[in-house]
Amino acid sequence: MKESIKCEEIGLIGELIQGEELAKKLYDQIFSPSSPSSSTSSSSSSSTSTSSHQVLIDKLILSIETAITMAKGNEGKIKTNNVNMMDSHCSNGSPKSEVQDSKFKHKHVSKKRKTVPKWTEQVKVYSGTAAEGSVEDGHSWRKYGQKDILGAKFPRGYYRCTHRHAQGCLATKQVQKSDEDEMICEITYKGRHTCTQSNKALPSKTKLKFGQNKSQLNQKIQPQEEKIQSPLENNFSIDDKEDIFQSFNFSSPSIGSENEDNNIFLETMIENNFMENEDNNIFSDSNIFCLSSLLDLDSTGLGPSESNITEIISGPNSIANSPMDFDLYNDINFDMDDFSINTQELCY
DNA sequence: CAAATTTGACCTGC
DNA sequence: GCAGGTCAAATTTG
Repeated sequence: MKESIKCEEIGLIGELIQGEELAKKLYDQIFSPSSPSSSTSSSSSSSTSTSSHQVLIDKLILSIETAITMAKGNEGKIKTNNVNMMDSHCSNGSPKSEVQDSKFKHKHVSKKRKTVPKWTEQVKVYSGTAAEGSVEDGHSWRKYGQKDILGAKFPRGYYRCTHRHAQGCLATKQVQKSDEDEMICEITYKGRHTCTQSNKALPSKTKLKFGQNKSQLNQKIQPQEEKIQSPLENNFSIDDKEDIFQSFNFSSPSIGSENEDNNIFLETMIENNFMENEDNNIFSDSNIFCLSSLLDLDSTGLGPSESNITEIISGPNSIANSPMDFDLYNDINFDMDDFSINTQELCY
């Protein structure tokens, strides 16, 4: 409970900071004669600066409104959390005290897991071993479950990072063979690896045996595989607002060529400060940045060029690969109802 | 024998 | 109530 309140506070503070920054910007634009926006073209400066002032003011108002909304939301949330805790404990009359308790704790935390980044890929395996689905993505995975999915020919396999316990790596993935084409596996990744496993070492292959008879497992596994780009709508799961967070496009070259450390840093930052804060709708659906480089599976920084695997993570609006100006997105964000954080901060 | 997989049961959200 | 996701004991594998 404390944590969620803390998250609310963080979001609120972020919102207020954003408001402050916007106010400063506005101040600069109005009162600073050397402002780049007004000094470049004298003929159009007046209308341009006026419109930019308008934008800034809009942002400022929105920011303040969001902060107010969040502050209001806090009151109810604290109460709600109390009730939830009570309900969860009291309604559970199971005698399995210890196991239940630990499970309960776990499940309670798992609510937050919904907020981890999630993206989907389709992997085509040419070798004819799609049966095993030996999908190599540079990480070792341990299968923890398999489930028949309604309407799907093949069961879905559930995998988590082998280093989950050792290093607390919470990355998971779900692998499911496509109904239409057995050669295609749809892989949904959730969370990013925080383990220190290196790609340089040969990754242990995930052997996916869903819906296959064992004789097929003796087939020679060839690593040849190709990630194919599916239509954007299909390739990118937009199940919840947090998904969109992947689509942040950090135009900064230094970030664009991120290494593992920075990725982890960002993810940690995201998870600690933003992602958990579900109710604030931070980074709402319409925020169309791209984090593709940060979510690159090749987290060692070797890059996709090292392999034949091309990471394809596309935002809903195809902006992922667009070199468009970051500020444009930033402006767009402020048109959104639930925007609550200054994304420019992330850019720096 | 340790690690990985299988699989039925359990939990949660819709 | 159902479907999807996870757990964990049993089993298999190296």
